Amino acid sequence: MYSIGQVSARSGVNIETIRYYERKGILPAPARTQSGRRQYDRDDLSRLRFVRKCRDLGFSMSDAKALLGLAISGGMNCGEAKPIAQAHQDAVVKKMAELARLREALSSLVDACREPSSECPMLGLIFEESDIPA
Amino acid sequence: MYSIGQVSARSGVNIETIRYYERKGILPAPARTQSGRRQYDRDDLSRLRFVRKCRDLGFSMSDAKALLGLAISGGMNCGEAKPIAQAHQDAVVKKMAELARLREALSSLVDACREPSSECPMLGLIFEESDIPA
DNA sequence: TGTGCAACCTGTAGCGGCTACAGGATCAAG
DNA sequence: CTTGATCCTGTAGCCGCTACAGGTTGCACA
Repeated sequence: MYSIGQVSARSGVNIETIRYYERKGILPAPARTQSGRRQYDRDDLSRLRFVRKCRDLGFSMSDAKALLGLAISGGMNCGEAKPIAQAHQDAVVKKMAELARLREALSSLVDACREPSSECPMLGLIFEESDIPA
Repeated sequence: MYSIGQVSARSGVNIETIRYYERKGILPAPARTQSGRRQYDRDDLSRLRFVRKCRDLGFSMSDAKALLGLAISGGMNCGEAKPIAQAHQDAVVKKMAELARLREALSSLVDACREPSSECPMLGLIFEESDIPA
């Protein structure tokens, strides 16, 4: 049996965040002591760690919730879990492409002001005229 | 002179977002008609486009505000603008590395359940025991 | 047995960067 | 003169936390 401070230390998840997960229904509410303090068992701790790992992998909270549900509900069914992971994987790849594009744009801007100039060419580039057809 | 709807169309920025920028002090408050409607001139429009471009480049609102300030305040000084852009560039590169790491982790998880299994190996991997030393 | 402090509790508000209303005023076309 | 588009303000919601305020408990030590 662990206090919230202990599961926090053992999972690496902030105390406030643990309570937040509980409020949001990501984690089931644990038992309570007579005085109302949360009491976690090994399973509670495992579930918290699972959610933490999902978040570290970049899954959304609702994905984490879904995956935890699948993991708990005996089946551990790839059929349901895999598409969630693949969709997330796709999103990550898309995001990377977006960032790569951005990095290129930024480096051409930064390169523009290689030599000192009275009018910063970088700012000029961002500021330049370009109408969206009215 | 443009109405907020017109600058929205010409800049590609949502009307609500334009008002939001004004509230947040990113953009100066434009003139008003007698009845209280916002009236934008060419400069207002240019500033809005500038902010939009900054956002498209992934700059934070406070960076956008700072860059706009530099662009407006005559100087167009690289000395101040460049470090902001470079810091952002660095952040983008870091983020990309993070995503690359994530993509690897995800693909090894997804690959784990290549062939059907009663216990989804992917979920198992996320669920595995691992104590943070108490 | 007292006391002091750490750890816990609930509830609320803030972050960034919007977006989406509600409920009203105003403008322009037919 | 009416209708409907556009505008106005103000407030609340989204995500995923984080940070309080203000109150109760638990536990160690004198």
